[in-house]
Amino acid sequence: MSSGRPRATSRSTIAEAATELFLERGFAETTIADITQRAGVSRSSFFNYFSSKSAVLWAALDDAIRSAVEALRAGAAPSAALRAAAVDIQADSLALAIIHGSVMGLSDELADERAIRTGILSRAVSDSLVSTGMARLEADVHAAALSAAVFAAIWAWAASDAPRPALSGLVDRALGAAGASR
Amino acid sequence: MSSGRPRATSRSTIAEAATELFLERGFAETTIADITQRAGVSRSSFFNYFSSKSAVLWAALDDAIRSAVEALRAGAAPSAALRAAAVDIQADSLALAIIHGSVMGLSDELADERAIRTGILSRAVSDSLVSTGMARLEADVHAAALSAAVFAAIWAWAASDAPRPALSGLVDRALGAAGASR
DNA sequence: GAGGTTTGTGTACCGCGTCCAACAATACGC
DNA sequence: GCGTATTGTTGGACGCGGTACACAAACCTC
Repeated sequence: MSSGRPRATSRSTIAEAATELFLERGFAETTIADITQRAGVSRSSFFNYFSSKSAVLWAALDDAIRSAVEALRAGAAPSAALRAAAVDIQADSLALAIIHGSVMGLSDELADERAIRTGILSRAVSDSLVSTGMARLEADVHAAALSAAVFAAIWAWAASDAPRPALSGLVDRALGAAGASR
Repeated sequence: MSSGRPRATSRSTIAEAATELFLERGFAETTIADITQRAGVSRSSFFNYFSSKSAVLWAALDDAIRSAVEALRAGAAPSAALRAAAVDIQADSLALAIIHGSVMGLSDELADERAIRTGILSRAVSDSLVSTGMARLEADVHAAALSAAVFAAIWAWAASDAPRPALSGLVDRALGAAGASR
């Protein structure tokens, strides 16, 4: 219960400084030292709040993925868990990164990180399907389709023009396209 | 025609030294300096042959992916291009890495790199599908299923016991599972 | 105040990957 | 045979990401 030293800085302070710099000069051209300097904290403190530079952009989505993976392990239905994960994203800095991906010089980086997250989600879904008796080979394929649907919907949403369509509608469409293979 | 100093070392020399060390002490615990030392070349030379440490393991697969992407850009049918890519893998060091993944301490690393390659392939397939008139959202989903099928087949093949089933059969099965969503 | 707990910071370190300026070994024109 | 262009090899320096750790600062409870 004993609370030690109070936090002198917040996670969001660092995140905002980082996002500013990413937009100003690009992701690769921004060093962690730059970020902490602008945020007014030491470089060490950065790693108290984020595990890596790219984690700044992906923090919110990674949280959503983590809880989706836990739900799947707990026996939740894949489509429901994925739907829930998608709506947790919406208005955070990732959307900004996707939209301004070219500005940040992130095109390749972004695609790789997206693929990694798709893979994480996909493995959990595949495990879930295998636990219901499906063979690993088929489970991997279906899981990939379902997981990719989530990201396809998010990307389509972020890429669409100003009055954005509802993300949930896109997720349904994408899961529908994947579900045709169920 | 081609003048200049002849190569004093070969790509495969470095690759073999690297693979040995990965198996002996694990991927993360092997430095590039270790590899080049065992191979008897300078650290600089490593980068004349491989762009990164992980590239050693993925060289063969990356070649296959590259040619598949080119074929897709040239208008090849996705399923044909993917089938061709899969058979190019079979007996190279990647299979070794998959099989001995736990020995190399690669489980996480391997999953991430697999996901990245799936993503690369998937984007090319998606572009191909879009060029035939499919909407990006659905194209992304179907492309993910098709691309994941290739890797699911390769992994199933590498994971199966000594008298391995034909990879082509597994690829057909996996593409079939994905194709149900076409 | 003393002792424990949590956060912040400075510093040192390692490894990857880049860059570049030398140097070595060959083929070619003459 | 002799320069010369070309290509391969090497060493060194550097920047950056990420880890480890010791220590200081701020708060709590007793």
